[in-house]
Amino acid sequence: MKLPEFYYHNPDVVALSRDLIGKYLFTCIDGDLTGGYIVETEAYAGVIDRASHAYGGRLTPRTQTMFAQGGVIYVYLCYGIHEMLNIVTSSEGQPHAILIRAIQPTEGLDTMLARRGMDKLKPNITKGPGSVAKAMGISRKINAESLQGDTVWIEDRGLTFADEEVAACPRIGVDYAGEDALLPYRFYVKGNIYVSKPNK
DNA sequence: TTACCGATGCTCT
DNA sequence: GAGCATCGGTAAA
Repeated sequence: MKLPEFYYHNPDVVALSRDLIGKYLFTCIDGDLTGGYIVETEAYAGVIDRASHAYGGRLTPRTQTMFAQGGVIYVYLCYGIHEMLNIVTSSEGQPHAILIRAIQPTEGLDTMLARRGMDKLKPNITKGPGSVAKAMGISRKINAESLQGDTVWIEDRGLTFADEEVAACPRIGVDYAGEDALLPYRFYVKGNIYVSKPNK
């Protein structure tokens, strides 16, 4: 079943990032249903996190979605090419977000293959945040969309991973964040073939 | 297997 | 004008 609104109001974005591992993410874009379960996330902890777009309370046209009440998505363009999907959490004015870095696809494989321009299934179809967004049909057009609607949502289907199956380590590609780059805010399922980069 | 590098455009200074 | 929360191809080993 769809995660309830209050799930996203939790002020502990790091704990939520861990909890999202194993939850099912779905999109229904242009009538095509696609989905899978989350195997890799990263937490971005609001105004005190130098790796976050909202560090220091930076409120701009781009980041204002992060300041919304938890339960919507934040989509932005990175490196001019890749769109990234984040889950906004916590309360209004607290710019917490969780980057979805990888999923294990279970639904709508044909649609995902077509969107990715691939002819057969390979792990990199949804490995890495840019790949997830592309395979799921997510773009900036649905920035700030609610997770309670019928375009994009997350379900709990009872799949869980024990703590010893989930690794916590520093985030990827945030070297500019100084000491905050070392925080163990990245979570992933050990050994899962859809997880990007260091994986053991 | 690892390592490099180009693509490409928006955001903020 | 500089700097990105990246990906996939190519090259070398």
